[in-house]
Amino acid sequence: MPQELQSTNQQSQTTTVEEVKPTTTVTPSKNKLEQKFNKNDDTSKSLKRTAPIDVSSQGDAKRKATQGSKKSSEKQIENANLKTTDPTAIAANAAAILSSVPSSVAQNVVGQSTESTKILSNPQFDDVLTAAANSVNSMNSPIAVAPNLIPNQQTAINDLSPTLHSNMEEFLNSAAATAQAQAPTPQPQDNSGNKRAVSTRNLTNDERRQRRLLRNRVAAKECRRKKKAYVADLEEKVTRLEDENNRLNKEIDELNTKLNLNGMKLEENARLHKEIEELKTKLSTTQQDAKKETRSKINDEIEPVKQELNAKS
DNA sequence: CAGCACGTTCGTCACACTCA
DNA sequence: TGAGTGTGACGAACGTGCTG
Repeated sequence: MPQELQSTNQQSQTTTVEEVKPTTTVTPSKNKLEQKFNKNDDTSKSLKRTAPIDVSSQGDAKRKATQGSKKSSEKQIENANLKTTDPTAIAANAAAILSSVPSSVAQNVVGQSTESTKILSNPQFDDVLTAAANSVNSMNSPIAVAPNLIPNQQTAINDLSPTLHSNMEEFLNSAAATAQAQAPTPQPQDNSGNKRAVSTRNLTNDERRQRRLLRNRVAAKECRRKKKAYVADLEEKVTRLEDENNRLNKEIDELNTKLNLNGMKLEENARLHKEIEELKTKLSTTQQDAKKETRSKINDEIEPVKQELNAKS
């Protein structure tokens, strides 16, 4: 592995590399995004890598004192910014710069669409990155594939930050110039059989590891982006449902108010009906009493007349 | 202003899972 | 079945705000 590449990846130097897979218990398949993001699986916690050897014992204060205050990504870019036409340095630039490029941008560079994985499985990408880093002195430098990237570079680099923009532009132009100067014979692509197997067939373990780390780096970025979007989507749903809940609660209150109002009216109605019935009863009684009294009075008036008539006759 | 606590970002590892 | 992917977990590095 070229020293330039190693120098662009400080963290890999500070980490113990142990590819030994421990025995594990198989957890149930959790394939869907929701399941994965919601799971609380600690079964692998105890199986993680061992602690880094050197820097980890120092603590933040000491690290700050010895390493300054720049972001690791900025350091990578600085290391990569060699401003040279040396193919080895260009390859180092390529690895450092592309490792810092957002996956969405990298997709544009290679002209692929939705998934970042496509760019990584693209033989051109592999050639530019890893083969260039390891075969730069050969006459068939894989940097020669870089011109294939050029038609799409403007679209891609337009999205970059100013620093990254200039680095990417410089890399692509340098790679194109180098490729033209060397005028390589195009390497036929072996597309038969297993593409995955073909792409790494002739690589050393270290080369495969570097490729894997790079791909995983990009994949991790993409994964975090997706998770961020997923969480944002959930938060939006929560906000929307809370609003809906508030609206429905308000509607319930309004309906209850109306119901209570109607209840009051019903009570008043019943009371008035009862009052009418009482008044009717009262009226009927009064009328009957009046009749009796009238009859009594009439009888009282008629009786003397009757007696007088009887006496005359 | 140094030191600390806490939060964020990133690279890496491990592992379940998929694919050719 | 080996190679490759997606993602949780973890540590390192760094930023930020607070405090004495």
